[in-house]
Amino acid sequence: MPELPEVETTLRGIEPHLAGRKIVGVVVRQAQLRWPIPDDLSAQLAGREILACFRRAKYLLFALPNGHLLIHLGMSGSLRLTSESDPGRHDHVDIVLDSGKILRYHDPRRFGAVLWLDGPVSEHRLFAHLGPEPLLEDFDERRLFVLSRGRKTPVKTFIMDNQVVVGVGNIYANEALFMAGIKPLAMAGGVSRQRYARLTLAIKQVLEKAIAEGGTTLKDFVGGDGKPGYFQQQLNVYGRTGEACVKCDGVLKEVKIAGRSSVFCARCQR
DNA sequence: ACGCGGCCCTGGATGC
DNA sequence: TGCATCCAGGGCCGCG
Repeated sequence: MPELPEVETTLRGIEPHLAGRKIVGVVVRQAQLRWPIPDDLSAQLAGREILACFRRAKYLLFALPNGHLLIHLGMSGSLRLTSESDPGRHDHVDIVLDSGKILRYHDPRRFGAVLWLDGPVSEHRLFAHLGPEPLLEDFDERRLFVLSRGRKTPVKTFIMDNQVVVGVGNIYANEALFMAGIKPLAMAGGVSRQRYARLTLAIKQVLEKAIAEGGTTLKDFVGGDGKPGYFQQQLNVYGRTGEACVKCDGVLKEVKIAGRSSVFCARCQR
């Protein structure tokens, strides 16, 4: 379910309840996620204090004295704090805190991950090749321009490449390209530096706005505090195939690019 | 090196 | 109502 704004919303919702708390127990009901949950997870976590919570790309990381707990929400995952001891269907993992609250991982499709990292996060294989965070200054149009030269891949696929920039998922790739007036199928290597400047700004703006709104409401997305996000109503193209373009009133088209739905206005995006 | 398609999995929507 | 088919927010991996 989650794109970067949903992950960030989740982090902000749960962080105040986790930092400084001690983990008193771990319950794994289903270990078969994208990768198996390691057997020693409980031994690594139990009795340890959560020193800090942070995010890198769409990975949530929880710093403990002896390493990091990593959680990825995949396509359908969510994390919430609860006081109810009875788990529901697809509630795969509980992390029980000394406050009496439970951090509960729920993931119907099980594309997510719960892992234990021993060493430095940045050296882990999942992190070693990640591009910059889209909301930080080291993500700029120069990077998009330079890395795209000679690339024939569609610009939409290019900005969804985690080695180029992290955290741009399908929804916001569509939205950012619409905002920037760039056709998703345009060859990445043929997009001008000036247009990459527009696209860079659009990516930052669409993500910042979504975070400010508390994440997109998709299916049953809820933040860590259980409140739904409210961004869905503000999507200009994603999920609006066949409807009218908000800028020119033309009919929005849909194509598949690398297997992902891509919605655009053929008149506004070139 | 690059670009693409497959695949991991469940469930909701759609259609016959 | 029931069953089959398709589709979904991610991202690693292997193939050509």
